[in-house]
Formats: sequence, C-alpha cells, structure tokens
Amino acid sequence: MMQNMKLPGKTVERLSEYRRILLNLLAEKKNYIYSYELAALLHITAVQVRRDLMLIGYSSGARKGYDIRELVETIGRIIDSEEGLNVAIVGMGNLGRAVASYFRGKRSKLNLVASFDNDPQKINKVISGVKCFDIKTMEQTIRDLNISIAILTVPPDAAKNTCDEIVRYGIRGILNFTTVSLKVPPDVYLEEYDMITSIEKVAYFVKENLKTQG
Amino acid sequence: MMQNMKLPGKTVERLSEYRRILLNLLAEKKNYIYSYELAALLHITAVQVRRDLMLIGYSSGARKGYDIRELVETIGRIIDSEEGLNVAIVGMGNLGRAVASYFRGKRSKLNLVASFDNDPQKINKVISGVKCFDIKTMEQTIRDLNISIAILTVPPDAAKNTCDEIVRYGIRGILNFTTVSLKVPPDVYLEEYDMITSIEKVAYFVKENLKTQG
DNA sequence: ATCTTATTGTTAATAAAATAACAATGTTTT
DNA sequence: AAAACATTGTTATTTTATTAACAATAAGAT
Repeated sequence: MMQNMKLPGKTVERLSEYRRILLNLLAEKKNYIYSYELAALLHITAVQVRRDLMLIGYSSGARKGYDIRELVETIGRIIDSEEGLNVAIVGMGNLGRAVASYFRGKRSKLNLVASFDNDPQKINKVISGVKCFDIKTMEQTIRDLNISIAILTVPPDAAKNTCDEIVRYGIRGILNFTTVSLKVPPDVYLEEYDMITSIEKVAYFVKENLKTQG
Repeated sequence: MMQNMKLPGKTVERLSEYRRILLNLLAEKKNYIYSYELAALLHITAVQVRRDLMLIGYSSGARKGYDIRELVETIGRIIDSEEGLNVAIVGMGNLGRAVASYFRGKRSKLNLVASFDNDPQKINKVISGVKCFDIKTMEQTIRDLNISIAILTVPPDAAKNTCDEIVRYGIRGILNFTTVSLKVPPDVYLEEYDMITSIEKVAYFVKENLKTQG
C-alpha cells in the first residue's frame, strides 16, 4: 500500500537483487523462502528484507515463508513498468559490449533494442546480441524505437556532448559509466558509476585493514 | 586529525572523485578552487565538500580557496597506501578488458600487474595493457607479484569458486562485478556491483517520473 | 483442543549521512 | 584602519537508512 510513493533508492536496488536471487531459486525448484534465508543469500539482515517487502505492500499471509513465484511477480509489478521500457547502449567499446552481454540474463521488462557507435566496422552489425546503429542516426533511432533509457559507455571526451544530445532526443534515464560527471535536467534520472572510484575504495579499506590486522 | 579512524565509505568515494576532478583541473592550469566550485562539478553541496575535507584534516588556511596541488596530495596521503597496492583482474572477457583500459587514466598508487583467464588464446599475451596469466597459475602469481586486490569479472558460475580460491591465496580486497553475491571472511574487504541492478534502478525512477510528469 | 514454537509485520530506537546555521577569519573596499 | 564581504571550519539539526524489539499469528506438537 502507498505504492504511489516513490521507494527509497536503496530499497529499489535490493528489490532488484531479491528478484535475481529468487529467479535462480525458482530455477532450482525451490518454491518458498523465509526472510532470513533470503537475507543470508545477500548478507543482509532478515529485518531489512521484511521491511523492504512491507514497503511494497507484500505479505506472505502465513509463516510458511514467502511464495517465491508470487514475490517475484509482486516485485515486478513494483519496479518494472507495465509496457516495458526500451534501452540503448551508447558506445560499443569493451564496456558497451560487456553491458550488452550482461543483458542476456536479464530479469525485467527492459528491452535492449539498440546500440550506437561511430566505428564503420561496427555500424549495422549485430554485436553482443544487439544491433549497432550509426551514432549519427541517434536522434531518428531513439524516436523510432521509443528508447527512454541510455547506458553511456563512450570515451570520456565524448561524454558531455553525447549526454546533452540524448537528453535533447528525449531520453528519460541515463546510466553513466564514463569518468565524467554529467549534468541533466531535473526530469531526467541520472545514475553514475565510476569503477575506478570503487577500486580506490576497496584499496582504502584494504590498507586500513592491513594497518590494524597486520 | 584522527586520521587513524576509518573514514565513512561515502566520504572515501567522494575523495576519489574530488581527486579525479582536481587532476583534470590541474591539467587545465587551474591552481585554486573554492568548495562551491568543486561541489558544483560533482553536483553536490559545498558543505559536503568542506565536511569531507575536515574529516581528512585538510585546511586551506586562507579564503583563497583550496590549493589544488596540495589537496590532491593530501587526498593521496589519506586514501592511497604508501607503497602502493597490486591489483589483478580475474577473467578477461569484455568486462575484464574494459576495466583494464579504465586503469590507464588511473590516478592512484594502484598497479594493475596481472590478469587471469583460462582461454589459451589469451594466456601469456598482453591484453588491454596487462599481461594475462593462466588462471591455473593464480596461486603462484598472486604470491609472486604480491597482489592484494582482485577485480572479479569471471562468468557467474565460476564466481563462488574463484572467490574462495583467491581468498585462500591471500587476496585482501575484492571488487565483484559478477551477478553472484559472495561471502568472504571478515578480514577481506568486499565491494559488489551489479550493473543490471543499476539499470533496473534507473528504469524504476524513469517509470515513476513518467507517472507524475507525463 | 491447547500449548509451544517459529516467523511475520510493524513500531520504536539507533546509527549514518546530509544539510543548515553560524562564528571565525582573512580579503577587499572605502 | 575600519567596514563590508566572502569563504571557511565546525557544531547543531534534520533526514534517511538500518537495526532492534515485540505483539500477532499460523503451524506443528502434545
């Protein structure tokens, strides 16, 4: 209930992870799961799981644990959009291709319908399972294929311009993997991920642990 | 002051981002920066910047803004380890190669010294700037090259075993890019990133925005 | 059929992160 | 050299996220 209220970002992330795990379990013919089991699989607490499910208004009814199939369904109703959303990868270097292949095991209503690059070797070929379009045709293609989400994997010096472009063409959400931090209008959702930052964070805590534990 | 206390993870992440930006600015011959300028570049608040710098005990002394060179240096003293740490990429598929190339513009004392794969085509070649070793030699190589950080980019079904292995071989920090959530002993630092989760998060907020804004 | 137990759903408490408020301090202007 | 100003460093407040506590309840045991 109160499903009209936006969920906290952290909860959305965990719901996505719950679903990933639950789908795996379904494939293994498991049908019910307790909050503490699901929690253990993600190394979080059972309370957190129950609280997240409370937020999406899901209730097991009984103390037989959660019906996995039903729960997957409920999570989908909350985090997926009914009609599905179309996604494009902008920049088909190593990272773009990597992202494309991650999409194969995808679990939501997201459709990877296009990729863009400026390399003639790539244009009009199917790469990692997705057709690559000439980046010059981006405006037309984004509108034709009704693409609302872009994954940005272009080289850093192209990031700002490309971002401004796709926003003009009507993109509503961007996952930015470049090392450039972008600015978008308030009605466009932007999520940024810098892998070097993640590595430096790991290094920091390794260093600190080494200091205290030898 | 109090530099022996571990910093919050969020602060560490921002420090890494400050440094990335500051290094770019240095390259453009900018020498001083105000907190609000740095904040604007990352779309955060100036208070946050000042608070983070307070936590690492850095003080500009004057109202001329921060001396960029000095600040970069200070951040390095806090988040880098003095001798540098050696890093390996485990799994040289698309994602592994992408990560390797991100390392080129690296800004810290981290050294990418090895990668591992089981594909004979790759073994003993230099790929994306880093030598690829036979994954069978991992134990020896990790010890020989004193590798303490691993970036895990193997296929999902290999994730758990590979993780247990590298932990046995003495790895102290792992950045896990597989879709499998791992378990490590408490003295090993684990950071997990699931890009499908990020995409699903973007999709959720796009959907919500579309609901309220049409 | 009642008792015991395990698990849930939810409220309350705590912890962590972000933001606001503001005194201190140097800089520039007059 | 005093006044006005801009910016910092830090404490206080607010907000957000996590964890703890516990009543409610269904399932199985006796």
